[in-house]
Amino acid sequence: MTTAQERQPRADARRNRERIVAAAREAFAEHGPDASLNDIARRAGVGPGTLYRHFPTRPALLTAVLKDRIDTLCGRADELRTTHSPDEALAEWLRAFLAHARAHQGLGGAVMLEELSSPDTLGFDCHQRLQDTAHHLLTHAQHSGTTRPDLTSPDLLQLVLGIALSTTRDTTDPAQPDRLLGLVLDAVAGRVGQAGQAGQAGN
Amino acid sequence: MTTAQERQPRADARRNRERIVAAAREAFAEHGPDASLNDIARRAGVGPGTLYRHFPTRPALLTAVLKDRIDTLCGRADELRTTHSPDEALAEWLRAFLAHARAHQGLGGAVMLEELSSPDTLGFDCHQRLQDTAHHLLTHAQHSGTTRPDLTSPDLLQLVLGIALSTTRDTTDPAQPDRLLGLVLDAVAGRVGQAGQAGQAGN
DNA sequence: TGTACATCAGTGAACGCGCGTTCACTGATGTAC
DNA sequence: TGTACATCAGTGAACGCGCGTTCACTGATGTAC
Repeated sequence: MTTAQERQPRADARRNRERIVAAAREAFAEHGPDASLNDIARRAGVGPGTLYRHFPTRPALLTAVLKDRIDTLCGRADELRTTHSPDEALAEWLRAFLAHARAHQGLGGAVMLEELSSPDTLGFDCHQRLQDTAHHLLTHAQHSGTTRPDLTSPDLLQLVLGIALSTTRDTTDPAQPDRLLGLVLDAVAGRVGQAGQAGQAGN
Repeated sequence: MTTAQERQPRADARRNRERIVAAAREAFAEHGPDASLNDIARRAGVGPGTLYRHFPTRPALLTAVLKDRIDTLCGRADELRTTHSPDEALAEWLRAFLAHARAHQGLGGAVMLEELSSPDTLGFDCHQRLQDTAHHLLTHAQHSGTTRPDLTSPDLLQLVLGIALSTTRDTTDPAQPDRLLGLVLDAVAGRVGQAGQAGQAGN
């Protein structure tokens, strides 16, 4: 029984941890995954040492920030599977994935799709869970829908990630990301692209 | 006659300028567009002040590095127009563009597609020339080929740039960039994607 | 419930680092005679 | 062709900056009695 021997985490420790994650979420969204750790500590109203106590490495902090976002994304996939056709579920989920990746300026990219520094930590789980979710949606759409069968889920995610990476920071054409995703979806669904189908599913 | 009054540029100045551009090309390829300027000066065997004398800003240096690459790319477009069908010319040129953008780790992206700090300098020309080239190839393919008519050249370049951005640094799957471009080309050409068409044009 | 204490978390000044950038000085070279 | 000189380019130490990271010390809090 080691659990009984473990002390409860201290109240201020929990509070600070949450503050740091919240500040990191902001900072990563603003400045991308290279945001200054000192700045994050400052935003959180905390000494730099405190940040290091909770998150010894940058990937550890990135992972903490992404964890709940990824939970949400993967949960959304389950939901979509019951309410939409396989093709539409895939399309709609990719839309959500794109929005997520864009909001994190490729943090969603660099961290989620490429490996983290230590692949056997939480970071790997993030990567793997996203891939699994995409794989699940994709194979379903391929078996029961019109989605082209030669497509792999890593390719698909990489492509949508690319849209996110190339359109972050650019505010001149807010509708562009959706249009580009529409193009990709046309290719994915095997539709002959004559009319832009970007906004066809969901709302 | 102001030309007669202008002194010839000094020999060492020309030599150093070339050295700096060559070193910058290497450094940008290795570390992306944020490569250290001091490091570039060091590689060129030159003092930091010398680098600043030739290129007062980072974009100025970036532009100098990209200039001849972009000349090559745009020249290649003219060539392709005479030797290939409009659809194939577009596809083949996008392949070259992708290779270029990947080789520069999104330098080709960040600099070429987004605006530079001073849009009325050489940098703007780079951006504009690429867009013009893409526009020319695309409209030709739309009028005389099977390329979908609702596509715009900024969208197309942005999409291919995205592939470049999401696949730089990743060496685990060297064939992926070509596969992804193939997907995009399928969507662009209005092909129903049943078989991967990635390597169909050119070689 | 109240108190003493051991433990764990927070603090923030300080360090070393590499960066971008400057500038007083030195040196090379094109030009005029 | 040879030389003197004005001009322009190169040099590199130095500055200030913000970063990541550490660590000796202080303080808060959970726990046992």
